[in-house]
Amino acid sequence: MNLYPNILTPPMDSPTSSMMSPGSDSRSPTHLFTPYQLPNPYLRIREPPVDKFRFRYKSEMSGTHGSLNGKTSDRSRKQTFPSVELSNYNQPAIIRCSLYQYGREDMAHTRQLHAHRLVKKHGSDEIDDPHDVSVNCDLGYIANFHSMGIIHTARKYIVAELIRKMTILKREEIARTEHQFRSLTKKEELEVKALAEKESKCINLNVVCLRFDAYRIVNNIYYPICPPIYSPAINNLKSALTGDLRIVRMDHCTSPCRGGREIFILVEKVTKKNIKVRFFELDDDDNEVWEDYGRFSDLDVHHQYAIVFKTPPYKHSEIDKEVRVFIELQRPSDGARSEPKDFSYIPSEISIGKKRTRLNSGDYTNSYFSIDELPVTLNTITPSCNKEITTSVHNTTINSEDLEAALKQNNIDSSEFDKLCNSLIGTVPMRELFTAENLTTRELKSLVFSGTSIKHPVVQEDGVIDQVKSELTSFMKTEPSSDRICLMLKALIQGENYITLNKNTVLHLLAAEIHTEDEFATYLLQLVKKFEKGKLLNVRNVSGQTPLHLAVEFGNKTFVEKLIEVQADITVQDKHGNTPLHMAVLEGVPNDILLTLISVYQNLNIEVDVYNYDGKTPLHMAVKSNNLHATKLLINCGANVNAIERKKGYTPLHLAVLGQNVDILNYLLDNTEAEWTREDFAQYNPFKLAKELMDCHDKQTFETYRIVENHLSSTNSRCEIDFVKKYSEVTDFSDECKNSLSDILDKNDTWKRLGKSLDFGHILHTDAFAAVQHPSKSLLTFAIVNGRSVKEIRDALVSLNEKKAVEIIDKMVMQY
DNA sequence: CGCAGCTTCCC
DNA sequence: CGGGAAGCTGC
Repeated sequence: MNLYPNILTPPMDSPTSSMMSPGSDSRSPTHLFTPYQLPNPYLRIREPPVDKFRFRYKSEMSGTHGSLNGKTSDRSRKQTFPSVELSNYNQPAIIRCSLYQYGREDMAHTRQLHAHRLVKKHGSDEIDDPHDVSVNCDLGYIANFHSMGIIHTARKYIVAELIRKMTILKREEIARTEHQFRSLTKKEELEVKALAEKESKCINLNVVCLRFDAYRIVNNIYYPICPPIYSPAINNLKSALTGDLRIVRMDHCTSPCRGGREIFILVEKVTKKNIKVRFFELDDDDNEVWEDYGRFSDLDVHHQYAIVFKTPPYKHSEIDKEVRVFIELQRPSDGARSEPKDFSYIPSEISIGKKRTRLNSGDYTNSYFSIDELPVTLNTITPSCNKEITTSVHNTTINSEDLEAALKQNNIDSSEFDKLCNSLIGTVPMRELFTAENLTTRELKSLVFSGTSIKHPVVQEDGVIDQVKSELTSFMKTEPSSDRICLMLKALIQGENYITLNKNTVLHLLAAEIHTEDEFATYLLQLVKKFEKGKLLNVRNVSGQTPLHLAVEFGNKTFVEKLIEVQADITVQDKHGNTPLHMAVLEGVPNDILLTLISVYQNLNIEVDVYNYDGKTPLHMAVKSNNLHATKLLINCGANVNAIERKKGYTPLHLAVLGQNVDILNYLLDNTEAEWTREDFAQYNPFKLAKELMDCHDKQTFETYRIVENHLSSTNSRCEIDFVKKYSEVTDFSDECKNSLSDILDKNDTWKRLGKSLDFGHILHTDAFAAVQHPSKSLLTFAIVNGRSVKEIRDALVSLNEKKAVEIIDKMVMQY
């Protein structure tokens, strides 16, 4: 069997694999120096550098500015650094890290020096690249490059910097070929200078990469052991050419499917000639099935921070339901993209018109009624009783006996329905029903919605309800067949003469009434349910609202219940994408209406997190309207407490902070899984938002901030407790941990300082420690045996400021 | 001059 | 430290 299955070639996923073709690099006379018959040595990146980093100018380098971390570095727990490993080699060597220009992967061997400086902090001084790290059998063949920063060389110094770097390399090259050290000749200097000047013209100052070399040193001369390898690109975080693309905010998150909607988006720094707004759609398997671009010109990009564009048309010019797509920024120069945001295409028209057209031209109109002539057309239903009905049609004040008779006569076979009719007739005198004061809908509306700004269609004809009532009553007296009832219902609900200007049907009008017409409403709804299978219950008005929307909006609890009882569709979205549930959480709507709706959601197991066209779920709206009760109900019903609102990426917590809704804020923080770490599109978490909004003179904002902060600190202290608890469970170091610690503590007699700190000063001089190869390992074992806890040893290292060692121990404990 | 990009400065 | 912005420079 092959003992080195993966060693001859580095893993294929390694970004450096293209460098490894054997013998491809004539500059590395590997064969001359290979001491044993080992497979070819090679370098491998264990941890690439982060791909985005802020390059600092020299003038910015005073004080500490974070170092170039490894890609998997985590701010809070584990900091990592760029790291490489030399394999198939067993002699002392050095691994070098220097700064190079980034270029195409397949052209890596042609990459040139970069004019920026890779500086490493060592105490107070900065050391320029190249950085050499010694490796050997004892130390292992891994080199970590920490505390490095990238200094952005100012334009005017670029040539000088290149010359400086090139000269160093040239001298090493001379030593290698001539086996002696000497300065450059005048001619060589000129060559270097010419090269530097040529290079300086085409360097991309906002992208660099790290190059790693492995050398063996003979008589101070560096001989490459293997071909160099390069890290992936490191982009300058501060540049508009390479910086993060981000959509921070948008004023709309939907567009009609025909496109052309003007949208303003705020973005992180972009350059006008180098930015696109891309829309795309993914299918269920994440395959892209459509894309198009927002339409705008240079003039529409405002100061690098805002773009005004028109949406492209969706691939279909007509859609019958919302289509979810994504919107993102795209930078042509390097293909970079922003994080995509949710966006929706919505049908261009409310489909009510379509339905009615079909009905009007369809079966019943031609064969039975002519819509134009209604209500007169009723006459044609039963030619035999034309006269009778006609008279009652024009007389809207039917007496209760008429209705009573109609109700009695209708031959509905469902016993339940009969029961309903009987109870209706039995419990409420019909006389009362009809002689009751004729409250107008307008009066009722003002009664219920005094002071609220909810917009709703104004009913144009108060008489419609009465009219329908009388039509229906008379009609039912004729003992019509089921078919005919069905047609009659269609006519009364969708016929043009019974629809107001805003396309409200009689059901909409009933929804807007309160406490009047209860019995008639029940009767009508049951008829529709029974004979029409409920289809007419969900007819939409000009705003796309169903009767249920209106009943909810008007706080008409009984009608909501009636509609639900006859199984009206509660998922219909109006033209703003609002479901009745969205309306139910608004201020002024009685809580029990919401409760009624929610119980339906629960029974039918329907998703409550529906987004309206404003990009909000009912929960967002509940929080926004400071409705604690609704917030609780929705969350209990399974609403996602961390759902993101689509225009600015706010979670319910953000919204609570923003509205200073203290009760909701407390509730979300204390009783739900709402996460304060969630960031909005502008990368503000709710805490940061609260801090930003805080004004010491404003009690409200201050209180809001205090709540979030208190919650945070109590969570943190809880973390601290967890931390201590975790430590109490770990009684010894793992071998792996000991090895890592020994790499650090064996050096510079650090282990001695640790020993002293642990009160073992008296025995530090004995051979027990000093004579062994890894004194710190012995010390650690000794310390544990002598009753020191892992935590005590860790804390001792904290006081010695051995951050790396502390980190290693923390990591071990956390993984325990 | 005005805009963008570059550099420095500041908290 | 990261973010913001002022001031400078070249087009």
